[in-house]
Order: sequence, then structure tokens, then C-alpha cells
Amino acid sequence: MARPGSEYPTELELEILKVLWDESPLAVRDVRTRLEETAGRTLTHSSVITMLNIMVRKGYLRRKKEGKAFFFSPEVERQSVAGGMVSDLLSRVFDGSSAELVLNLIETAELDAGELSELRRLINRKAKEQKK
Amino acid sequence: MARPGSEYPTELELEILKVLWDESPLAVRDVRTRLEETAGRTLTHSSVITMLNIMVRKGYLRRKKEGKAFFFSPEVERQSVAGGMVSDLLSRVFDGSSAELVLNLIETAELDAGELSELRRLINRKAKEQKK
DNA sequence: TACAATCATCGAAAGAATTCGATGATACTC
DNA sequence: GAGTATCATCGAATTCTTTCGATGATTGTA
Repeated sequence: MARPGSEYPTELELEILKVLWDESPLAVRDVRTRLEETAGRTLTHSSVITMLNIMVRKGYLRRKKEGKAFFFSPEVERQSVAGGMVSDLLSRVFDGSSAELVLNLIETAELDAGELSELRRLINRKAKEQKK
Repeated sequence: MARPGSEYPTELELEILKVLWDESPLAVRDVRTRLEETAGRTLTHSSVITMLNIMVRKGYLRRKKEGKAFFFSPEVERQSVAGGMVSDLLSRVFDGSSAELVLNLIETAELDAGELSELRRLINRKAKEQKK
């Protein structure tokens, strides 16, 4: 008996995606280096390959042989993964109410005046778009 | 070798918390019923107890014996759990930028005009507070 | 060609999440 | 008191995630 299996990337998968969204294609060794630099995760070469292959199987990545080694690239877009995770959080925690989410953000995240006005700008832009 | 273990409630744990945030204390059988009604999860009595006890061990719930059976109540607040999960998502996916998150929300979640103006209201209120 | 450096595949370990069945205690009913 | 219903404990099965080591192929070089 077991878990259904997350619909979205797990912790480590996400770190790897971030590395590859930032630059790709990359060979295993480079993914490994970045993972250590940016995420502070020190993994063996073997572990990185395992994850990378799992992610290919799941459809998150694509790989192609370039000379001797494989190179990996994202198969999913950052925007799309992020959107999926947000809407997942939205439905799981806030019962689908974006306003609730933003409210929580405003209350807990200590937004400064600059960020607030940036948000306002985003909202106004969107409102204008919708009028058309 | 293994996973670190999530800092926040897992899928099922969250469903259970939602049931109990809605009404508590509840006996196992009632949690079980609600879980089926609201989350569509049909579990055996045994499974529910197991989860409940795990959650007590993790500090999410509290239990006390009432007559023959145990009754469970949340030990953590909705606001606080939600906030933790949002800030987790924020750091994991959007590198800490709330504006990015809201932008994503705006772009993908198909907010209607009413929701947009509600967001604007929230932001204005917060901005006013900060001035003081 | 023999040796070292690189890389990939495979199998496996271990923690975490989820799900129950078997078993045993307790209480309620006839 | 025997039988049934209710409830909890325990241990175990399964899947997922993360992590490697052992092994073997391939390449580059002295």
C-alpha cells in the first residue's frame, strides 16, 4: 500500500530543474557541480545520474548523447511547473482562493513598500488587459 | 539513504488537519467519515488511526480520551501551517520573490475582475498600515 | 598495447508516506 | 455469561525519494 506519487517535481527534482532552466544542456558532471554550488547538495556522480534518469523517465528532462557523455535539458517549462505547484497549493491549502493566498503572503511575508507597489502595478496591468 | 522528511504536513496530513480545523475535537470514526465526504478518501478505521497517531507524534495533533475513544484536535493553526507552506513554495520555486509568485498567479489562475479588485483592496490596506 | 580516467547501468539500501489485517481489550446486548 | 460491536495497538506491505557502490564499457594516453 502506498502513496499515489506526487504530480509535481519533488525537492531534489526541482533543484535539478532549476539548474537546467538556468543553463542547458549540461553533462552530469556539470549538473553535479551546480547542485553543490547553488543548492548545497553534495551528491556522488552516481546519485546525480540516477536522479537525472528518473527525471527523464518521468518526462521532466530530455537527454542526448554528445560525444562520450549524455547531456540533459528540461522538457518542461519553469512557468508551467511553477504554475502547477501554485495551483496545487491553492487547492490543497486555500481551497482555491487566490485572494486568500495573497492575503497570507501579505500578512506573513513582510512585504516592503516597494514590493507592494510592484504588486499593485501587476494587478493594474492585468485589469487593463481584461477590459479589452 | 533517504529523504530528509518534509517540514510541512503531507498530502493526507493536510486533509486531516483541514477536517479538524473545521471542527474538533473529533473521534476517529468521525474523522474517517469527513475524510471520505470532503476529500474523497476512503480509508479503513485502522489506517485513519495510524495517521492520527503519527500526527500526534509529529506535534500536529493532540488527543485525549473521552469515555471509550480518543478525540483529536489540531495543535497547529491553519494560518501558521499555510504561511509555512507558502514561504516554502516561495523559496523553493520563486527564489523568495513574492511578486513572482503573484505574477504567476495572475497569469495562470485566470483571475476575474472581482478577484483582481479584491487583491487591490488587500494591497492598499497593507500599504496604509505600513505608513503608520 | 596496457593503464588510468570517464561515464553509464544495475541493483540495492534506507527513510518517509500510506495503507491494512490480525489481534486483543472493553463495553454493550440478550 | 456468551456473543457482538467498538476501539486501539502492532507489525507489515508497498511505493516513492534519495543515496551509493560495484561493475563494466569506452576513450585517451604513455
